[in-house]
Amino acid sequence: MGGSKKPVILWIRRDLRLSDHPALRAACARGGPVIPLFILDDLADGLGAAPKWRLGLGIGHFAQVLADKGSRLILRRGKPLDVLRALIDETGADAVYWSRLYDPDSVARDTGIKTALKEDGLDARSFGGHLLFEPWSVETQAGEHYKVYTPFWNAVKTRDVDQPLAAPDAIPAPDAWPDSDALDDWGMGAAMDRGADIVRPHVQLGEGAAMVRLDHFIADIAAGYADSRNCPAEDGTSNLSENLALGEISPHRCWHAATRARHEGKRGAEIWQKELVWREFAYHLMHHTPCILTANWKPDWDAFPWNTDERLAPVKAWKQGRTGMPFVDAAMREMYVTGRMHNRGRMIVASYLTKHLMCHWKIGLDWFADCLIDWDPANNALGWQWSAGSGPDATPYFRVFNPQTQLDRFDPDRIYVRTWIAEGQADPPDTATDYFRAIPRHWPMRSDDAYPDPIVGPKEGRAAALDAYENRDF
DNA sequence: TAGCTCGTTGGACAA
DNA sequence: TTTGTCCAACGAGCT
Repeated sequence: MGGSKKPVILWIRRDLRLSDHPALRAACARGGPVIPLFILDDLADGLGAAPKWRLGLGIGHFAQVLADKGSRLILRRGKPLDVLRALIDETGADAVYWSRLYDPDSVARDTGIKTALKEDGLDARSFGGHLLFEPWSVETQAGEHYKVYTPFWNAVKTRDVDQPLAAPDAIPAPDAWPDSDALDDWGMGAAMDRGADIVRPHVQLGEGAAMVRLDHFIADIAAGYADSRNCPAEDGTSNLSENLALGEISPHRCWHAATRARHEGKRGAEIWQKELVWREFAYHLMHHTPCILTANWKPDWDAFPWNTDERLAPVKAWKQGRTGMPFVDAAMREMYVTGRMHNRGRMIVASYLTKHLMCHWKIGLDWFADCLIDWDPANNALGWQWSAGSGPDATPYFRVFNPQTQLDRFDPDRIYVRTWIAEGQADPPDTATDYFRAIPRHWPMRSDDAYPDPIVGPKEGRAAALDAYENRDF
């Protein structure tokens, strides 16, 4: 081959893994030194509190993984193009490789950088890896993008998915490493305040942990996933969302593990593949209609009289997990203590905020973006718009989750509720009391308070929401 | 092409 | 207690 001996900069963003990493493979294949680089730019700096903190943990861990391989993760802060050009000057690199992102801000940034670097005469290249299918590679027979999930699923389910690539045997190092910032100086966890110590034990950090979890899920959980995934008190989901969000595991690896499980007769594995494809669908929509992040995907909904005032008492109660609806409050507290929330909880709290409380889905979207360590721009936006009814699907307006009925159905023994709500329990578990250690001091709650009465009852809320939907003038 | 079918995750009520 | 039916109607996507 006789590849170039000049260094290549591997610009790391949301791809904190060594295996199944096409950009890394290509960088190593050049034959010259590889300089992994993470840049703290405005986009990373502007993340919500929990995702930014989790990103910091992921970077720190990945830096250690690289160090164990005889490589390093160089940390720099600033405008990415300036940082890259400076590093190119310092190292003599003649190439910059990275894994593609798909949110509009990242796309705008990356296309500008690619153009500029190419004008500089560099080999600037982006690679896949974050998704199973590039968003532009899936289209209807009419050449349009998909707007409904099931046809999207039918269009991709039998496609060949690339087998995951092995991690490189070695990552060629330069003779001398360029300077790096110290991660601690970046203060990635500054906004987490006192919650970080509570959330930390719940974090599943890094590629190794994600692989172990995937194996466990496939071996012991996938077969019963069709039912187990609905019960928030059970360990019945893949639990890989935070790792997928940061690229600590690749969707390809997940897909093929599930395919093998299907061949072993594990029925639930296909249902999980459908969930992976929901993630794909969310990215597909974000690519083709980036407005999904900020505006009603169905513009008709612009006329709907959402409450938009975050200072309203019901919004505070929702955020603080004291609406008086146990399922809603348990889920919100789970998010505050673990940085994640069971999917059924997400549907219920979203339905409750947007329908019972008639609050704009953006309030919920922003709060999730601040609290979730598995935050993902595409999934978060699609989930909220789907729940609110403004999004791309056929959710009828009368589909309002009743948090009481849902509780009876999916947490009949109240295990989930008791796990997260301390009030009223003589001897509450640590999970429930941890909540009161994690929340800001000014929140008006104590674990020995009485559990609050419902701020809006399940029936009244449903009736009010349906009334507003029926009387909507659009 | 015009028609046909279907739509992740639900609730209420009647039988 | 469980099961079936209705709750709008539109538009996406296929045939």
